[in-house]
Order: sequence, then C-alpha cells, then structure tokens
Amino acid sequence: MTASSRPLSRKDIRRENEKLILEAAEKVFAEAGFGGATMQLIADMAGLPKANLHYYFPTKESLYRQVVQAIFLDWLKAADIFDAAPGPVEGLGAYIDAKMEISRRHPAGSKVWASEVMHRAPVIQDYLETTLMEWTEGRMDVIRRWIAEGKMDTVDPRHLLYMLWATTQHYADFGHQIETLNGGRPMSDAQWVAAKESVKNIILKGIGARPSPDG
Amino acid sequence: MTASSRPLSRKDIRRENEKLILEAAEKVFAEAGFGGATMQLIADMAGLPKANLHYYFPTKESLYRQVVQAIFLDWLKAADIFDAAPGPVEGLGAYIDAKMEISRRHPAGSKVWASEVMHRAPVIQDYLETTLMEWTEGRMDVIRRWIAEGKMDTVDPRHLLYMLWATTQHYADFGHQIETLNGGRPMSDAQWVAAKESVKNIILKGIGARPSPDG
DNA sequence: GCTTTTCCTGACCGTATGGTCAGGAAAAGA
DNA sequence: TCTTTTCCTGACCATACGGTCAGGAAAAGC
Repeated sequence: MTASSRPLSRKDIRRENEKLILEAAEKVFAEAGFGGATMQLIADMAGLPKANLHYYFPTKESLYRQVVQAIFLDWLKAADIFDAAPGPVEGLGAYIDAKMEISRRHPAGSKVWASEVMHRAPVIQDYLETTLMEWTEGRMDVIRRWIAEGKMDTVDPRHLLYMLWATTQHYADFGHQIETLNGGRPMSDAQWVAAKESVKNIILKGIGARPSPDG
Repeated sequence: MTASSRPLSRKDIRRENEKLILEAAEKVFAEAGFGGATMQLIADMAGLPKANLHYYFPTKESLYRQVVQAIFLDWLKAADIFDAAPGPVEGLGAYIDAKMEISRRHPAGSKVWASEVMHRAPVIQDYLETTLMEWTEGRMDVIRRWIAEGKMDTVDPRHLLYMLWATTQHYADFGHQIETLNGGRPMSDAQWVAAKESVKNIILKGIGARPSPDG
C-alpha cells in the first residue's frame, strides 16, 4: 500500500484540489487571456468536473484574482536579493538572474501579469497603487544610494527599473516569438546562460556599475 | 455647403467605414484581448450597427487578422532607419527613438501585438516565421558588421535586439503600470524625453558604441 | 451507530455572443 | 428612366458560456 493510495483527509483534498485548479487556471489564463479562458477548459486541464471548480471558487473572477495575487507575491519575493547587496554589480546582477529564472521556469505567471496590466489592471489595481508603488520607491532609494556612493553612474532609477522588468519579462511574455526566431526550438541551457550574460553585461556596463572593493 | 456634407462616393464610404472599424477594433482588442472583445463593443465604438461590421469583415477573426497585419507592417517600417546609419550610435539611437515614439502614439497596436504573441501567435505565426525571421537576420548582420568594424563591443546581436524590443515596447504594453507608478498621471513630454535618453544612454554605453568619426 | 459537515457532480438555466438573412435604400451604370 | 450593384440594418438563430442546484457519497464528529 503506497502513500498515494491512502485516503486523503478533508484538508488534504481541499489543498490538493485548489492547487490543481490554480495551476490549470494559470496556464489557461496565460494561453487564452481572461476573456478567452473558459471554466470548462480549466476544469478539463485540472481533470475535474466544471461544477467542482465552482465549489472551490465561486466565480471565474475570484479564481482569476487568486491566480494573479499568487503571481504578484512570488514576483515581489524574488527581489529580496536587491537589498542585502553591497552594490549594483551584486544586487542588480542577482536580480536579473532571479527574474530571468522566473521567466524560464514560470512563464505562464508572467504572461498573466502582463495581460492583466495591459487590460488596465481591472483586478489588481490596488496592488499597483500600494504594494508595488512602495516597493518601487524603496528600490529607487537603494539605487540612488549606490549612485551617491559612486558605485554607478547617475541614471534615472525609475527607467532603470523599467528596463530591468521589460528585458527580463520579455523572455517569458514573448517566449513564443523568441522560440520561433530560434528555429522553432526552445532556448537551450547554453542559450539561457548567454541570454543572462548578455542582459547583465549590457545593463551593468550601461550604468557604469563598479564592482565593490571587497567583492 | 462644406466638403463634409457632400455625398460620399462608394469608394469613399468603403474606405471611411473600414478605417473607422479597424481603428475601433484595434482599441477594443487592445483593451479586452481577442476573447474579451465583442463585435457589439467594436460596433458601438465605431458608431455603426453590428451587422454593418459583418458586411465589411465576415468574421471576428478576419477583422482581428487585418488589425494585427497593419500593426506588423507599421512596426517593420519603423526600422528602415536602421540600415542607412553609419554606426550604432546613429542607427540604434534613431531606432530607439522611433520605437519609443510608436509606443507613445500607438500604444493599442503594441498591446494587440503583444497579446497575439503571448497567445502563441495563432493568427500571424506565418509572419513570424518568414518576414520577422528575415528582418531579424538582416539586422543581426548589420550589428555584426558594426562589431567587426570596431564601432561597438562584441555583444550577442540577438539578445541586443530583444532588449531593444522589450525596453521600448514596455512603455506601451505596461503603460498603465507606468502611469500608476507616476502618481496616476500620464508621462509628460519632459518625462518621455527623459525616458528616451535613459534608454539610449544605458544601451549605447552598455554595448560600448563609439560615435562615427564623421558623425 | 447516528448525525453533521464537507465534498462532489450531472443536469439544467438565463444570457450574451458571433454570425445570418431578408429586404430596403441609394448610388452607379446604361 | 430602368437595371444593376453596392450599401445598410433590424430581427433573428444556434451555440457556448458562467453559474446554479438538488441530491448523493463519504469523511468527521459524537
């Protein structure tokens, strides 16, 4: 008798099914957009009857909201590296690596986020105005400090952040275009390494980032 | 009797209405995505009855296809500057300016394109595989030539192009996020100038672009 | 064992959507 | 003027979608 055949407890069942549904929903919302996604499609992908989805998530909107929230939190977490770093080479370099890795491992989430923002953020506008705003201000302060300490050129921190977001998320959001231009094949490990290096080299040189003396 | 009250000829009417519909469709597709857009919404925005849309465009797909095609052609045209330039400072600088201007003046088109590619390009996959592929190869050759001529550092031309696309289109596709982070106000003229300068400075310095001797 | 709570789902419903069509208005052609 | 072609649209249709619900299965609580 394997562990998987043991009858699941109520909590296990709920957690398991919610996870199944959220994962399927993320994929379907990413592929088809909110309007193009159907509860039936999500149900099929999760391997559950449609009515079961409505047992756990009352409406399509509520399911979508939970998907987007999860992505947002994941995405903010990746930026902790930023703070502890002694300077831009370490901080921005690690941030670029982390965001590129998210684009590679979690492209559906990035697409859902992009779609939500492109449609004027009907669901997560409050997050933009509070959490994201505060986060952005905080990181701009860090960048300004590095500039004041002579660790990089005087650049507009806001547009530097936009460039970081744009460049790293591009590899997820436009992954299909990149794959097509790559002869129809997904980027190989080596190509991902090259992509990361290209992005880091150009941006770090572009802002005149100087390595920390003790780095 | 003004010119506008003169009865329109058949050709005028057709051209006028097709233009009205295409413009309305671009906006609605950008705001709601293909799945979320409805023919009724497009009709209302164009100020025409829904049945009239189906007179000019037999299906929603055919209308969408024409919208995306128009955007693609517009977008390719903006890249002619690239070729004539003596070096990266002029060529890439002008390209960045042109694409930033498109993002500012024509954000809906950029969003429709992004949405189409994010959904695995169901409508314009052939364009990606032919026209875009050839265009990309051609520009990579130009960049390689500049590198060979010592006009810029040795960088991977492919990832440089991706960075250019990502960074410039970000200002259209994520315009709502940018506006929110800008205190809810659209970017001013001065802010657009600053954005362009930031992007150009970081990228051109990042690739070690050296001004042409006769520039 | 008995009751309560949670989980599950096939069948159903109201609505909105893409698309059709018949028939009329009006310009173009003769 | 008469005919042909193009343009226009209210009314309609079939379908697909989000969401509901009654009723059953099964775990949890006692």
